[in-house]
Amino acid sequence: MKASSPQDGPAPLAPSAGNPPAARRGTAARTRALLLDSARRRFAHDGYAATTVRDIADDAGVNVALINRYFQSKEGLFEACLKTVIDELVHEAGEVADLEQIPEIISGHTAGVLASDGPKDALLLLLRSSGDERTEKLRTGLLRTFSERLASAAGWRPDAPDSEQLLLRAQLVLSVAFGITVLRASRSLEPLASATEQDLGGPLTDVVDALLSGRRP
Amino acid sequence: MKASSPQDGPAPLAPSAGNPPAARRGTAARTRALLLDSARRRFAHDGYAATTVRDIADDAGVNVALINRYFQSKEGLFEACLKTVIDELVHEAGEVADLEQIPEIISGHTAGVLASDGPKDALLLLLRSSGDERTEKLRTGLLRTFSERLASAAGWRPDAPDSEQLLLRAQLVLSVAFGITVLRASRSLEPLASATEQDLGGPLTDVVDALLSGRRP
Amino acid sequence: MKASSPQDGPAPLAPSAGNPPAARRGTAARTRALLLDSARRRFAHDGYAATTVRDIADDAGVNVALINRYFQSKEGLFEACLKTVIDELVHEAGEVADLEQIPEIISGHTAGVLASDGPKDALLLLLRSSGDERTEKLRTGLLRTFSERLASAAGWRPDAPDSEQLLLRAQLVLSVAFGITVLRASRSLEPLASATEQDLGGPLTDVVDALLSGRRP
Amino acid sequence: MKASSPQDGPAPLAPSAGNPPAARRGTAARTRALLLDSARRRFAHDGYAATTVRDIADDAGVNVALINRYFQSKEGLFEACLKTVIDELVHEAGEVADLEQIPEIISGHTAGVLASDGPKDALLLLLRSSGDERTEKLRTGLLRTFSERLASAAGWRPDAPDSEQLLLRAQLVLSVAFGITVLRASRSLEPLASATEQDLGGPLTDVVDALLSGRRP
DNA sequence: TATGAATGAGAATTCATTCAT
DNA sequence: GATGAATGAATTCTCATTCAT
Repeated sequence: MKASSPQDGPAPLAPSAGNPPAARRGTAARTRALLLDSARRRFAHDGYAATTVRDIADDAGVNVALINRYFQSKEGLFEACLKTVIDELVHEAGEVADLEQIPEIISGHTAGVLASDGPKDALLLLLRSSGDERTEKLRTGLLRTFSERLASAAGWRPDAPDSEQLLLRAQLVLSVAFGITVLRASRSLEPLASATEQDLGGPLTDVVDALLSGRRP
Repeated sequence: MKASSPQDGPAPLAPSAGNPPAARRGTAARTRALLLDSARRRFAHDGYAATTVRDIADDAGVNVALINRYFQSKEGLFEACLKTVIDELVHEAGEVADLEQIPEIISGHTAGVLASDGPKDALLLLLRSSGDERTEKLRTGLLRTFSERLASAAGWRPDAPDSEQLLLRAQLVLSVAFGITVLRASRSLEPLASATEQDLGGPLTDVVDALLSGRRP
Repeated sequence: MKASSPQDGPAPLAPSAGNPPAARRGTAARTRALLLDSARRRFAHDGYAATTVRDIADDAGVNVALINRYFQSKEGLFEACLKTVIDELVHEAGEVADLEQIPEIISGHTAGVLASDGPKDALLLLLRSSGDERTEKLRTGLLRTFSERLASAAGWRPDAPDSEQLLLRAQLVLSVAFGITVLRASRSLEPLASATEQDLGGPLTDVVDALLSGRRP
Repeated sequence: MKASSPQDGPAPLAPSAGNPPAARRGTAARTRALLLDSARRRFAHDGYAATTVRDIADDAGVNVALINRYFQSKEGLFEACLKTVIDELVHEAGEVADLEQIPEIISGHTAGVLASDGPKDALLLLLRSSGDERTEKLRTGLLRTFSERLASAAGWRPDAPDSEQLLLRAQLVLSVAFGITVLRASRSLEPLASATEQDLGGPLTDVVDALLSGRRP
């Protein structure tokens, strides 16, 4: 169905081929983490349906059955990935205090979509759906939180008269972030595909200003 | 996997089971079109891997085997959908002459992502991948064309000194369009989910101006 | 897990090894019947959990996937078997008018448990459980009907004073039938294992008399 | 497959997780017994194939691996259960000296099939098969012994002229016992399901008389 | 042209068993 | 003695595809 490519780039956690068979006691947490990591990559890049639990287990270098042991099901594993990502992003959202930080955050998240040095595919994973309702709610909850946070940084208050409009604008800022994410995910559209954080900084600042600063003509 | 509902809306000449051979004359094109239409919807909304050829055939009200007859394979059907969409968009891109048209085009395409009155899911389908290389190239080709067209409307010339920067900015405009598309696809993030073309007009104009007008501070 | 023995004895419906690949149109009913027949045998003899859908399909000489096509699931196939058996027995119960017929009916059903000439494993199948509630209810319903029918033949009326006692006695008659069935199922306890209907007739008449005739000392 | 409930009732000395090595002395026999007990219940009620070694271990409150340690395999554990049951029954059979004792013995064994106060599921377990030949032989051996014992109480001698007929009649007595057992196992057929030993006494005496007393018309 | 029937490959999941503490 | 961890084989089910009518 699809090329089951081996990890591209140095996988920080994956056991290198010639590893000792691994100790048997107290390794559960590590195995779990290994699986979570591989799953996150696969799900983000290939989508839920196109990803095979065997792909994930192979990437992680462990037996498939362990996915069910630690996460009950493929769906459970996906949910665990989503929660991880959401935790990261909620934490990050909490720190946003100021409009000026936003471009940086966006470029930080979008510039690394396909990088292998650590999980930078958070936004991409957020766009992947398993069709399950529970995960759908988790996702929507985060998006709501996140857009309100952005709007807040621009002075938004839930009960203000133009509340809706400002929130919509904040969601357009989010849109830019996700748009860049999906376009970069295909690796092939230059110059966007290999733009650095610096390259993106200027244009993103313009966009955020245009949408949220209130200094509109 | 999910309820495979028959077409809701009047199926224009869905071939009734006992069609006399005489009536079958010239129905091929129609059948092909029916399949193409259902496929486009399914692929766009559910993604390639999560869509079943049976879903598509049922939606179209025809026999599954006809998919292979007319399109060789699921992959072939997907490619056909993609080509249809690309043709539409290339045509549309050809008409863009002026920066001012852009917001309208974007809102037109994004406002109707989930509407049922005709195929407005062009952008969404463009983001769906089957993992096949051929379709990957088709997609990238279109994106390139499209972003160059946008850039041109802003005065871009391939050999100008700031050529790359302007193209990048055009691609960020594209990003907004795709970003809105994916966020709206989940139907649940208000107010974006139910924003009308009018609602989007203002903010989008701001963004396009900010990215492409050259009137930057 | 267990020897997947080919059908023992001439299988009335199974396609003999060298059959023509079978016509493709209008054969659904036959295939369904083939599966139902094999399933009934397997489920009755090996039990639900120990039977593999592959065993069944192989016995029937058809592809495994057809089980899901025609019966949705292994469970569905089991339920279909159970219903078949219940229909047969309910019909038969309807004909019981007289205490004297009972020994014959019992010996008829128990003498052939392992015979290959047609499905005589009805009682055995009735004892097999899949753990599903729906089938559990079907089974209990039949047992109730059947024991009331037997009791009726002995003059039972739901509202009589000794109603319960007579019903209990009727259920003990049923018990004999099922007891013989399970003991014969292991094929190895002589002389019971190869007793003929004639051999069983006398003793069964004694039992039925003792339990139901009212000519008790 | 089904809720694997921990022991209900006080687990006599279930080894607490952090048992000091010193306390482990001599616990082997106890652990073995715990497993044997849980296994017997599970196998009897759910059947061999439907029972999971994990179910058993959980019921017993010990680690699954111990099953293989003490009994080599699931099959081995089953055989051990069977042997236990056979020992009990052989012992009991030895005591039968008189026809009049038989009804009581049967009602004693069948009335308690599903009781939780000690292992009264002996007959039920005897009907469960693992498909293994060895256990099959154990089972048949016991049934033979048992039916000969019953017959003996009725004056049976191996070389008498009507030897076969009397043995057959004894096996029908056995059939009643097993029949009641299987019908009661499903708990749902009233009044049989909740009949007491007293309730069964009368009818069983009639049956045994009818089959074995020789006072036949 | 169209369709019902059949197929084989592959998917997720379960389970008995073994290994290393 | 006991346990947590890991494994590989098997099982049910799904799905794209092909055949024969």
